[in-house]
Amino acid sequence: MRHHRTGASMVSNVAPLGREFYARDPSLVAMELLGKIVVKRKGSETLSGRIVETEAYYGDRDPASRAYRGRKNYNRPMFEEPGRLFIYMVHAHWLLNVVAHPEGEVGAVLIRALEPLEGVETMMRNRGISNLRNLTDGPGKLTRALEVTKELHGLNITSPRSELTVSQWEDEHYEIGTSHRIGVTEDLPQELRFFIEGNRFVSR
DNA sequence: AGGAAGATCTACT
DNA sequence: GTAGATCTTCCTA
Repeated sequence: MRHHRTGASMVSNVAPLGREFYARDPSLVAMELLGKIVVKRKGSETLSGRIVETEAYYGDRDPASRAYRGRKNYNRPMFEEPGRLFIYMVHAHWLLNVVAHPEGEVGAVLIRALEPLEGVETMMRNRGISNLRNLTDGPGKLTRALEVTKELHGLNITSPRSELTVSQWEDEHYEIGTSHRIGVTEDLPQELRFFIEGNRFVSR
């Protein structure tokens, strides 16, 4: 069953997930981020979507991780406090990650796809398309739609006043699918990609 | 300076 | 669905 539409007031009143949520194993955080909503505020306008696909990344034991070759200026958030944004560019697209790891460890979760909720018209304008289906079904597409750029790098998303937050939404029943991470040349043995089974906004 | 990169778009079969 | 061109940073030399 599809979710029903919600008003902006409902969404924006939900408290963001706290630091404890992110201070755990990246794969657990990646799995539990499914079904949560990303809310981006810009002035009076709200752009939001429900997370339907994620990937977990670790530190120096993960060859696909941006933190694999040690601490650099651009990957610094991965080594620091959980619950902050880690944003970097690949092939001319900004990718949205949330720092997630237990105390003293290194890791992050890549948000790979959203189901659009609020501000659909603005998101379509940002993307230059009119097809809902392709609006946010990929990591580079959703950042373009939500106007997420390097400006938000390092942002603390556990504060309700933050320009971008992640919050609990309705409890819905869904099956979680897993697979190996996409586009990764040297992957770990575990499957670290998570998605809501059957959701049409999962990337292909 | 040069190249790789956790992707996307378009144009096909 | 798959193939090839192309997008812009940051890293490494």
